[in-house]
Amino acid sequence: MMELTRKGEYAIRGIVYLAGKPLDKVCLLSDIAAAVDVPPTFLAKIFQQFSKMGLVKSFRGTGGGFMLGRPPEKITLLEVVEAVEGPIIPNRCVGAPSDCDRSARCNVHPVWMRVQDEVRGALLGVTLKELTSESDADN
Amino acid sequence: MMELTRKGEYAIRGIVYLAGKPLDKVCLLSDIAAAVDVPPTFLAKIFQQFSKMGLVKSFRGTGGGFMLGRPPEKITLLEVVEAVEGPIIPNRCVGAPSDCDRSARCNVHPVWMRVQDEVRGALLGVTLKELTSESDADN
DNA sequence: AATAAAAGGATATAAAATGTCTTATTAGGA
DNA sequence: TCCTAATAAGACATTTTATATCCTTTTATT
Repeated sequence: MMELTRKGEYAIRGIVYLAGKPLDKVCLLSDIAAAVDVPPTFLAKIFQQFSKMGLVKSFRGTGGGFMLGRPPEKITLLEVVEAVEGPIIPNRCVGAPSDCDRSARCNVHPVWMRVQDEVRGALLGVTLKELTSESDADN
Repeated sequence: MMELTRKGEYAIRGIVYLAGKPLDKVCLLSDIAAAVDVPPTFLAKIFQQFSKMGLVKSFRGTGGGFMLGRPPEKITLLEVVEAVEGPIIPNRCVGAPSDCDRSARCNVHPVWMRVQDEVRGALLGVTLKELTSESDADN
């Protein structure tokens, strides 16, 4: 239960790799994919989602590629995960109240709300900067 | 991401219903299923798992059915969820270290460990007693 | 013996995860 | 302007997981 999918795992690997590069460095998708050991076509989809969310900027054509949309200390792990996995919803009743007419009288509901808060909090507290290997060696 | 399955949802509904009954009351599966609005055949599988874990006791034949294996204040939501969903694993690297040879040098790993802890903690802190509607009205 | 219930196993269907492939679109350089 | 390099977008394929249902077996009661 509650497992990150491959997509989420790959997403983190890919963007953390990018976060380890100079901010203005444009990286080829194929290079990123090779470096973090992810199928390039799959990673392409993921980076397209990142691009839409503004987490990365993309450039087409010769000399194109991807760069981080914001400095790594301004991007949280929560954003990255939610960009590709959607919102953190431990149970249907959280998020779509209509799904669960029990919400009002259901004692379990607040527990899931709490779980959601805890998870979001844990991911919100981590930025890409802290996830690059440089940051804990040098910094 | 991180969503409880129907099985988990049904499991909670079913055992919370049982927890609302007198401890020695033997309930028919078909009655429980009807009361909590779950397909009886599906709930049967769930209660078989509960039975193996000792969360409920089962009795076959005429007058048979299910009763809670322990007093409701001695059963946590975590046990119930894990009985049917398996352990809480936010990412593969948590749980099976061999799956992720990165664990040692991966900065994300401790984040998932933390998430696991938070979620387990939130569910461990809730007992079936608190989840029955009686308990917050009378108690 | 007949009946009532859960236990266990096999099977069916639908949805989600995990990719791949093909065709656009956009930008740069010769 | 044409060719090439790169991402964008959409359709498709395969595998796994979720969500059940059905049938047979076992166990207990009357």
